[in-house]
Amino acid sequence: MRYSQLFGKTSKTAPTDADSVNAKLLTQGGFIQKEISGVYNYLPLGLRVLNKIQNIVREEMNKIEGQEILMPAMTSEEGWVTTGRNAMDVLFHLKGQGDTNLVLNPTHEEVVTPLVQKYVFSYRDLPMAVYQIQNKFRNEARAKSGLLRGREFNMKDLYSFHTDEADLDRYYEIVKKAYFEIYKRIGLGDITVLTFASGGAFSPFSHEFQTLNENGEDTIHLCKKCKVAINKEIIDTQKTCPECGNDKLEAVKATEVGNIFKLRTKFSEAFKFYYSDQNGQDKIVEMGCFGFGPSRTMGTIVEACHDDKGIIWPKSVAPYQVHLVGLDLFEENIKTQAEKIYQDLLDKNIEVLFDDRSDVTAGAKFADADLIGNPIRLVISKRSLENGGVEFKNRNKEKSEILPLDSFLNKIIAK
RNA sequence: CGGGGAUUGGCGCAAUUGGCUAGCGCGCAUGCAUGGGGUGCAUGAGGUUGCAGGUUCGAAUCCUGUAUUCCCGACCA
Repeated sequence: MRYSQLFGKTSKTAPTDADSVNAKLLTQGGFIQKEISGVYNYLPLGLRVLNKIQNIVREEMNKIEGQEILMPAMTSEEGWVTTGRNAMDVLFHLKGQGDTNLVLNPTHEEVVTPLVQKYVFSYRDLPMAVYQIQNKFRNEARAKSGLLRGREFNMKDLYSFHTDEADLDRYYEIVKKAYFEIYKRIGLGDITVLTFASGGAFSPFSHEFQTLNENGEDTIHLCKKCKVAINKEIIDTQKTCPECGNDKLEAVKATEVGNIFKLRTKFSEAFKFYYSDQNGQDKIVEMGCFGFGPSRTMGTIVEACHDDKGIIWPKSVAPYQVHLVGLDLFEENIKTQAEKIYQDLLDKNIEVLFDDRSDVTAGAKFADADLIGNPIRLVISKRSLENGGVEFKNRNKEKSEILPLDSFLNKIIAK
């Protein structure tokens, strides 16, 4: 992509109303633009990051036999009346044709349970799991902190269905592992911990995945040895590490980036979702629910990975792998060399953002590169050519090195 | 939902106690110079000061209402 053609601009100043680090940097970098409180437009750079996170999640869900579907964001209120959750205060209500009562779904148990019920009748159909990646709507009393708590936000929600509790327990552990793999792959593995939580109002058990960062809105109590924590809801009843019994837990700030539940029979009972067992007897279906927020995770990555100059994207979710800065482009021979490098990178399928602006000074281009935060910066200029090639620098390192023109591609692929 | 702040060109801000044609920086356009950490100079475009009422000879400024937005708290499947 040529920077000169990119939709979205960087800015020296952040809007007054963007106060959290992620809102500031993502807005200044041209990744997102606020539409209304808690609701954001994703510009090309931002959408690329979101897509990458979603695709990693998608791959891991597919590996554990999750089948991707897409349910409507807008449905009848009916299912919510059935479960009694239509009174939930974050639920958006709206009217359809003929004065029908509709809702914008904040989660999809009320939709997925009746849906799966239409196809699953027998123990032969179980276990099974479906998931979707879709925008949710919650009328939060107070949207805040950029992408960390929105009123419309992106979510992956996986729902699993089982013949009995033992099978639910089995699958729950599989999903837990998949989640750790996701956090590892998106670059948050070292700072994301399993956190024991209450099940909230609708489920007796749950675990959260909390990413440690100073600006996190949650306080969790961490066992440093096990890298496991308990959240503030249950700290009064559970004062020690659930895994090693350690009673010296440390209170730390974190952001919740995933939440997994054993729903058990809460929803299958509400919708009378039974299956026939081997003996032809009706049995209640056991359910699990596994949430992951790609948009919130995107904000969390920024909170955890930045410096005073801008964002430092982990390689796996960066909008582009290489930020190619062309300097002295008003000189024809340098422009030609820069264009060739750009083309070489494209030919090798290396994602590259090429700052091809000829009327912008070096400092401005470096500042933009640091703000946007792609992992590798390449500089081609009169100076770099005199030094024998292109200058290579990692976003998170101070030192740069010169790579010869005839071999720089191999080195970049190797890095 | 309770408490507090904010709202002035696209963005960030200013405008003595109410007083001339509402200024400045960034950005944008044009030109000249510059050319490795947001470069300099010049010229120019762009605003009925969130909205609706009210007070006044006169309102960005005071009053009432309302909208939006941010922060603290409560809430958070």
